[in-house]
Amino acid sequence: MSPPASTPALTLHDSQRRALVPFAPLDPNHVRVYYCGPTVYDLAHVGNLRAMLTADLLVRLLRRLYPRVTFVRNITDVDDKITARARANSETIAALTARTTADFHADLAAIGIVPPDLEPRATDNIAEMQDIITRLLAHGHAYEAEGHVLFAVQSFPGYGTLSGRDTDDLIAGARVEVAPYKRNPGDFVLWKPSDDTQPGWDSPWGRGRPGWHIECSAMAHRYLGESFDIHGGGDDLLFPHHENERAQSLCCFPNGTFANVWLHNAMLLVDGEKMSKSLGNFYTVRDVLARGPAEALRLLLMTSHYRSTLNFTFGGLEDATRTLDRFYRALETTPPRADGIVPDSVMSALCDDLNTPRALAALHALADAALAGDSEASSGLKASGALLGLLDQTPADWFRAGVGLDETTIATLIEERLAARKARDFARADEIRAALAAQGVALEDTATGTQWRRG
RNA sequence: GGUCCGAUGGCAGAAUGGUGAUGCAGCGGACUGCAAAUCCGCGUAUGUGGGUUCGAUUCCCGCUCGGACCUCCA
Repeated sequence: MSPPASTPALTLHDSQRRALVPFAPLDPNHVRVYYCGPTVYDLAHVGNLRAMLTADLLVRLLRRLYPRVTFVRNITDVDDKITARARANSETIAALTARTTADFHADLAAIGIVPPDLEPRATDNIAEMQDIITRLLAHGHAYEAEGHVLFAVQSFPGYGTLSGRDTDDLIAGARVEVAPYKRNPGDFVLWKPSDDTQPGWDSPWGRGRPGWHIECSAMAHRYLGESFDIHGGGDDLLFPHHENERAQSLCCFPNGTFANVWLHNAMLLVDGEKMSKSLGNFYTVRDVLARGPAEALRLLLMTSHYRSTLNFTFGGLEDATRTLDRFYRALETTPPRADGIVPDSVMSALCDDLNTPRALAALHALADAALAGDSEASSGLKASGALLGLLDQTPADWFRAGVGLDETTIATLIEERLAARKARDFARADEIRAALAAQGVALEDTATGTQWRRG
């Protein structure tokens, strides 16, 4: 028995420091993570999945390294896009957000993303938002103007530190009409007035609704405190969303540090361009699952490092499917024991800023060994798959999923072909094989008999 | 216009200041009635021009090209 694998140190890329840093939890007994969740007005697309999957892998790894992890991912259920979509659909906001949230959960479950420990909704945290706004006003970090409450970026010397830009850049680069009531072009809304057709809550500043950024400050504080370990999201959130969140939180809770480490994943591309709703070049999760196994989609998203852009193609989905074929073939050839351990080759790759491509290369080495009959390797492959959220099916389920023919019919035809082969009637044997292939069933003659799988 | 990131074989994609993983595809072979699966073997790459260095794909500068953010966005 080999000694227990030593635990490699976890290193993560911190956007704020723009460097790989050793991960040092504030409390090693309780690691706390916040991720920005979806605005629930439409089906998720595969690009949206990338941040969710990165968080999933991070949390799976953290749970292996630390005794307790609290992972919070919010649901944004108040937003002008939601209001507009509900109106366009002639449905209530509540119906739209409830349905979209359920769809979101189903899509994530399909690709094996574990739910967060807490999934607070923005509309359940209005009071916390108002509390933060009140404090920001009291400390001179915010001001009222024409029914709005705005954050004053110049009141916070650290503004721009996270995203690496200063307020002068923002003025120079402003491509949008600056509202005349803003003191500084970079100021952003904390609270805005609602008319009768818009959702609203009573507040000291009149009936209104929150700005976009304040909800995350409120929920992160409520559930994780003034200081916590990791805050993540897509790199398109770095500015302005995360910059503004950070500014609000640090000004409201100056004794805290807000997030210690900022994690940002790169975008998914389609034909070299960012996949996005506004460009219309997106595939929903359901579009993709109609064309390939969910597990292959999960694997595909791990073939590239989370900080590299990944060009999404259906060819890539097919490649991922073939890779899983080989992994499952290895598990089928040499069944794993239940007590396998994750080899150091996999752990060290993941601990190196979630280097999934390197981890997958290690899985290939394990699969090679398992195919050669190495039970230790097979068990390690299975255990590594469990850590990565892969290889949870039986090989039989994987190889036979989606076959329309019933097994009895297939077995009968296999027997008939076997008889033909014994009689050396290969024309008939090949005819049967071709007929099965036409219906998506592939045959493999092995030393122990003829096996079938989806073709 | 401002800020930032990237460019590795046909494709995907790691790594590294000193002979460039891994997978897919391709080619040859073994096995097979033929296939499939599996196994063995093979080929092909660091965008471009400089600089630092004994040595650069790696570090620095310019250029070209691509992408992201500056507006809702994972």
